[in-house]
Amino acid sequence: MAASRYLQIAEALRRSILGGEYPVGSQLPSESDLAARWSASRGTVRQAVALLASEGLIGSRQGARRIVLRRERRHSFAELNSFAQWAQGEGYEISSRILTRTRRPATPTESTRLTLPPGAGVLYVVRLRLLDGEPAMLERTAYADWVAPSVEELPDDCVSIMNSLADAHGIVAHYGDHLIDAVPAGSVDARLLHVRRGSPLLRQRHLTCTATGRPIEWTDDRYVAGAVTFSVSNSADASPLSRRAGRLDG
Amino acid sequence: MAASRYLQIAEALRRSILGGEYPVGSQLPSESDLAARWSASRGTVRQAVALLASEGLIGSRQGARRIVLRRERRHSFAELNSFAQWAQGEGYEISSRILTRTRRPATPTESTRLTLPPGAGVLYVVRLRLLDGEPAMLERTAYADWVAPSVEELPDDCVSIMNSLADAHGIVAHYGDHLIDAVPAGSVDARLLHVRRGSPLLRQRHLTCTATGRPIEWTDDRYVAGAVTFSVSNSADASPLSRRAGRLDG
DNA sequence: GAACCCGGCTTGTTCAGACAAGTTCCGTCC
DNA sequence: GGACGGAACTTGTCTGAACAAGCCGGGTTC
Repeated sequence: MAASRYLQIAEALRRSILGGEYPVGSQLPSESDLAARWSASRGTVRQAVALLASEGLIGSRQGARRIVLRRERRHSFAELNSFAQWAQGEGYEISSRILTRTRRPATPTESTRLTLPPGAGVLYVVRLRLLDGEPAMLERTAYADWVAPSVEELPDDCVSIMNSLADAHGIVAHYGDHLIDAVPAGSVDARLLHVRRGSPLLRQRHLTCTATGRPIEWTDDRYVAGAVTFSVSNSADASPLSRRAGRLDG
Repeated sequence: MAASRYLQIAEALRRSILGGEYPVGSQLPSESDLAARWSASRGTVRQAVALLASEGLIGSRQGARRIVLRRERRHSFAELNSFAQWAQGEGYEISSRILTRTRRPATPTESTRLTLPPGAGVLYVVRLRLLDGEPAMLERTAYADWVAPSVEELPDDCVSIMNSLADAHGIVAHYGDHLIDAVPAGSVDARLLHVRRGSPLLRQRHLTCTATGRPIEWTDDRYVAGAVTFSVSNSADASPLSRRAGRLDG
């Protein structure tokens, strides 16, 4: 339990806010107060509050005390790249069926996104995801050739491929790009997701990379309308000074 | 131009990355290098690189040099709050038509979102937004009663209401919550946006607040499929994005 | 009563130095 | 050749100090 000092402070403050000790709209103690209370320097306290600010929990204006903006916890990045992780956290019964798993040459889009050399192959996987037994999402993923062997040795009913890759091979997703839009269901989508052709789907395409910027996968996920809503919070002072914490890659 | 030192450094580095001086995948100079080059302290340099990291331009791992992750500038979600700001930045010809502007009692959803006392009124505005003359988005906004007078005195063809509020009354949007999903076009949507009924729309509902957490507006924006794609980048440390299930009433 | 100003408080920015923890790379040993 | 070990380097965390910039309340003035 040797977490950094600023993480401890942040965690304590977070708990106080979530627990209602500092109600929404109220002021946080000043930095010097907190520094004294934790016998830490002001700089360390600032790291802690910067972290909370980046989570959207608190806001700040120069000269005025920090203010509690909201009381809910926001989910972090890992859950964005992992449908399974998110769904389990929300208490859903989740299952998935692999419909296709083939090696084939990369399409032009995949080559570009995954920055593959011309002629390289990918492992193409189509999975149907169900929430509480209902079809909720259709996932088409192209894995870069260098991870393909690791993916292929996973069992067919593997719930979270990214989690398994991290555990078994130390391949950890570090960041990603996401493109979100709405598209009409194609005939394949419609049949598999049990919706009418042309009905709205929420599409999320994303690229996942390692900490060194090496692309892992390029995915096209299509959600049944109403099954999922993306939620974003943003603050004007988009957390500039956030010196950050993070446990990654092996 | 007495911008902060760390902002100057960040801007210079950003330009170098965007200009290709540091290609994607290459290493940035070490912090001490940069500190020496700018005759600044290491702490200041760290603020600069933290900013770039939060923009997704660079990544870092303890012990290894920082790596350039991408070369395009990503828009921050701050611009999510302003359609006008985004569209102008992208070079679109933008126009808008106000279709409705009425005072009426708040709906239950609006009361909850805007945390209004029971029975309070809102200013309800419906606007059609066009990109290069094509209908692109239908915007339904409920302004809290305390900003309603300021909004009403704006001209009908005002391009960016939030910008005007900031300039004229010092009412500045500081943070917001966004809910993104896909919905079928209703008959009103279909007629105004020139699409068929039931065709996919990308819906973005959002709440905008001041720095003190006071709600300003609650909006329901519906984009024609294909007109707009939301783009998010995130790194492992802190992501503003999360995913929510099903129907969040309201 | 209303407008104004000022002093105290609080956050924003910067500095210089120190140690911890992780990465990289090279030389050595088997 | 390959495994091991260690030195040099780099980022992560923390301290204590100082000044700038902005906010707030209270007192003064009109």
